[in-house]
Amino acid sequence: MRHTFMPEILPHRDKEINNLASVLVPALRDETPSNIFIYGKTGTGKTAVTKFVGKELLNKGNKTGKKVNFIYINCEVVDTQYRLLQNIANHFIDEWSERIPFTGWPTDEVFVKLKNMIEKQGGVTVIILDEVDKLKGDEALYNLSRINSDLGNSKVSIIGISNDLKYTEFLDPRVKSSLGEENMIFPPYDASELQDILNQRIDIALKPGSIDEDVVPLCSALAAQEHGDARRALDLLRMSAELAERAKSLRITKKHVRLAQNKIEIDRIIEVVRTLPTQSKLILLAILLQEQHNKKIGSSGAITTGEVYEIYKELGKKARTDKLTQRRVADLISELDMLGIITARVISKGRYGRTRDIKISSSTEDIMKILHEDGVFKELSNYKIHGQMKLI
DNA sequence: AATCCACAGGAAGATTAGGATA
DNA sequence: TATCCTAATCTTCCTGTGGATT
Repeated sequence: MRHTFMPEILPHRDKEINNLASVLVPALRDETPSNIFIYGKTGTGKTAVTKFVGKELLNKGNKTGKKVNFIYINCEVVDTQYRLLQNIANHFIDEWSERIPFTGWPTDEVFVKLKNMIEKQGGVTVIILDEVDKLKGDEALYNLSRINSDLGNSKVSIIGISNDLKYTEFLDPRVKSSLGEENMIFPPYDASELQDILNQRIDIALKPGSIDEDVVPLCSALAAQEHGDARRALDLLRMSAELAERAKSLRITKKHVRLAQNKIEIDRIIEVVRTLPTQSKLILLAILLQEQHNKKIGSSGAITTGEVYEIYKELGKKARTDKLTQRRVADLISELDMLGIITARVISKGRYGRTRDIKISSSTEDIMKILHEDGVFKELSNYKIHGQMKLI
């Protein structure tokens, strides 16, 4: 039930599969397929469709005796030009060629080596660059896109995948024109399409009758609200199943879905908090302390930027970290807001100014626990807000 | 209607981190 | 390895503002 699982059939993506296939088939006739750019939000099946078509292409190629190479690279993992070239080159490793070391060679030498390798292989090489927008610098793309002009008996075609529609706008125009020969946009799934996808997986993964009939529509509806993300729908369903199993219940019910949704959200927040930079953590801690303090004296939970900044300064002194200006802290606070850890909306208190009204948007204790994992916070753990807070 | 608080949030310049380049 | 570049971070200085109070 994981989204990485590749089913035999991809529901509701026939059109995309056919489109992509028709762009790539020239490979089987020894012609160069166009370079393609694929756009679409997360969980719209971009990766699944490309891998699927790639597999088909390999099969067809083997049957007809045509040489087709298919290289999949995720640019989030491989994000520099050097490592990208190295990765591609190492796909062609055989007993005659030497392996390219992961450091040491000048980039252009790797490039030349790669060209030779591709040339020796012959046939058509399709390179998939998943999440190209994560790739640093567009020189790598530029080099790759003009590789064809230096090749004789072999062809290279590049498929770029991105979930950022505006990605190409900031690209070198030369790269833009050569890579964007074909464009494809993957629309989000709607609720009923998501249902089909879920049902397909359920048939494989679950025993019949172990799920309430209103669970799938609920999962689909929730995921459809989030721009039709199939990955999210699957995660939700899987988490529901796990929770149901853990609770020793015989069937998956709506209750489990609600729990799962909650758990996914908390997991997300925990992950975000854990990877926050130190300054943001300090600010978050300041907010948490103020909230706890407010609760103790029983005042209404409104926290202002100024209060947070005061506590933040104190914390910074104790932890001996350098402190930021209030202007910067205000920006970091709105960042925390965007990440969904806190809600900070602007209110006006009339004569008493205009500020943000800051609230924690999930469990205080959970976040506190994560913050204490950070070494800097050890000595702050018993910090108390001393007096002088306005008691209304 | 005028005032004025306590910030919001824009602009521009300075600093810094890290990768690119020689 | 040294230095050059660029993007991100941060500061300084600033103007703007919703609405309770006067």
